[in-house]
Amino acid sequence: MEFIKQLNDVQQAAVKATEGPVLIIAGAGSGKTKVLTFRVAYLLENGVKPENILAVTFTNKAAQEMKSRIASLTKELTQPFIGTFHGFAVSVLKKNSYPYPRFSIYDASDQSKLIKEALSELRISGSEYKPSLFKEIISRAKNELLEPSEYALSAKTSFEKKAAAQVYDLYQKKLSANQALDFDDLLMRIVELFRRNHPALEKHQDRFKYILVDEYQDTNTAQYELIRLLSQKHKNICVVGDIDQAIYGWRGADFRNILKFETDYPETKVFKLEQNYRSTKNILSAAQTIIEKNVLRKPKMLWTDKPGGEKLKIFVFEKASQEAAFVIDEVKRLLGLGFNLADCAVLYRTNAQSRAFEEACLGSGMPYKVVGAFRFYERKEIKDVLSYLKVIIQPKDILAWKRIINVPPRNLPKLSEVFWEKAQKEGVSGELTSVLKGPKKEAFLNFLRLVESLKDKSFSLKLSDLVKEIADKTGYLERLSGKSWEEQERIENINELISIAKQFDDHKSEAAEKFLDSVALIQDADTLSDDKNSLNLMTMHAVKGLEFKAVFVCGLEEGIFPHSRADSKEELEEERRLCYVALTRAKEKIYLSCVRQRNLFGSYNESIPSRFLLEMPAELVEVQGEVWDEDGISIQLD
DNA sequence: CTCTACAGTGTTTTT
DNA sequence: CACTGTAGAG
Ligand SMILES: Nc1ncnc2c1ncn2[C@@H]1O[C@H](COP(=O)(O)OP(=O)(O)OP(=O)(O)O)[C@@H](O)[C@H]1O
Repeated sequence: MEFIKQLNDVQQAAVKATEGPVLIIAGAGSGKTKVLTFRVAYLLENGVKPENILAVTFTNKAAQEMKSRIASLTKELTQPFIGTFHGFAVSVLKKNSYPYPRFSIYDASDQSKLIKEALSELRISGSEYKPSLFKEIISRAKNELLEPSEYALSAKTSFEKKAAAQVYDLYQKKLSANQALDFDDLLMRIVELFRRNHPALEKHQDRFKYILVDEYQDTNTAQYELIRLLSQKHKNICVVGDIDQAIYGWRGADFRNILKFETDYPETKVFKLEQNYRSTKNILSAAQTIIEKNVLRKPKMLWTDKPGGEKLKIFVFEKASQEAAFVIDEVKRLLGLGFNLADCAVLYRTNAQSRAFEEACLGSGMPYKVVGAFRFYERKEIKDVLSYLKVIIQPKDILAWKRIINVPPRNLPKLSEVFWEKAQKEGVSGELTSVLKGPKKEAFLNFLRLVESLKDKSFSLKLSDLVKEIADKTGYLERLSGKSWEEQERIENINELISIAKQFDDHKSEAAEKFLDSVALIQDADTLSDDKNSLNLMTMHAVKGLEFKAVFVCGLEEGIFPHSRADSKEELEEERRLCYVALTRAKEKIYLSCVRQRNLFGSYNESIPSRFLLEMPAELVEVQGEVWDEDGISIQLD
């Protein structure tokens, strides 16, 4: 138990307070995650069984890191359940065969398809009301644990809301017809399971006697309720968070959950960590200056005994390409000073901004990785191949059937609604030929035979071989055998998929299902490179929880950051918290940059510097170039 | 039936 | 500009 000496007094006390509810609130870089990790190790060393511990992290990546730290701290060989809310939900739901023994997990594009179907069936014009709008409304309702009927009760005020209630209802029916759950359902159903089935709840309460939750300020109602239910009996619940770092309000997270904690559990022990171990004094003061302008917060103490350090550097450029070129040059200079590429991070508000940096990297031979960009599993060829796997293990998934029935083309385009309705009701089988005409009958039977033969093989082949078989026997690879650079890349992607599938080869009959589930739960942050030799480019959201020696915060212009769509007071406060998060990632160096002309949509827009830039106290920053206002007049910071 | 070309449309952040 | 969806040619 020597390891605990690495912690300061308050941190140690927080680790040792293993029984009863514990709330750890603290600013950035004060060791919250570290305390949580040590707490798990401490529990294990004190004889708590691994299976009695549940630790919830914000990303899979953070879970991995926590697992490996714990492994190095304890002798215990089996790991507790450490994962995200969604990962936990999938594992519990599958074990309980709830709501179905097997279910597909639908991603954003699957959701859009179902919503579009619902819209056209309800004769709601998709051009007047955008599918994405309904997707957001439905997601919000689910995060609030509102079933369609409950949502309908509260949605009588406007035409839009009434329409949304109808769409939600139909969408949900479609999901269940496909025996599928969307992301939000994962949380909603696990709460439903525990509310309906007391023995199941009690079993899990007794199993997970010790519960720990990181980044608690960013939990939504469903997650909050899940934790409340699970911890009700033993009340050994430890949550850590920082309301100044709440940046997912737009997704239904509510930082009031952490403020409520003490009233929810009156016997709560509160620990406040006030020493920051990450950043220099200058960085910390700059971050404080920004966050102190928020009204919706509780002031917190945060200090460091690190040196003042360098001033933050502000750079002003004409165009984004120059901003990017500068950043890459500066990174190269840092390499000369002994920095690793992995010590640097380039942060921006919107994904679209990554482009300029990618081009600059490519142009100067700088290895880089865009965190969360073009997600591998969202590529067409990957989704196609995976859909074959889906219909094999979950034949009720009509959306998957629709995706592949004519991919590659086999004379079965745009089948009638009657066909799909019948398929939905009675399942996909030879019976369906009764609603097909002429040559399509034969084409369809051939297709069915193909899927059947793949299904037969799924029992004997290893998963990776099955995936390979799919790519071959369906003619998918053959079709791609072309010469274009693009097709070449697709072939490589499929091969990549085959090699990823290898990791599941030893799961035997469950391999395909496990594989599909894990694919569905992959997050942007998981693509963060471990590679010491590439520069990480990412959004300020994706950087949550990480730290780097040098951080470049780019695109500090009004309209970009804070974003133009954030206009309410609350949203602006969230932008400000995002800025606080970005700044507090840095250990030593911060570069802030903005450009005068931002190209949005292909045309140039004049921009003015972000308020966050202008608020920087003059004594903490060094300005290179002129900071101007909307009339082009240069202004002084104060 | 399939593919391509173009028009129209829309850009926050993501589990 | 980049993505989607549709109309017409092949
Ligand atoms: N007692 C300590 N002594 C030395 N270093 C510490 C101590 N506690 C934490 N640290 C270091 O401080 C840094 C920040 O820790 P950690 O990531 O756990 O903080 P956090 O509060 O979770 O941060 P954030 O909320 O900003 O993500 C890490 O590098 C960690 O190793």
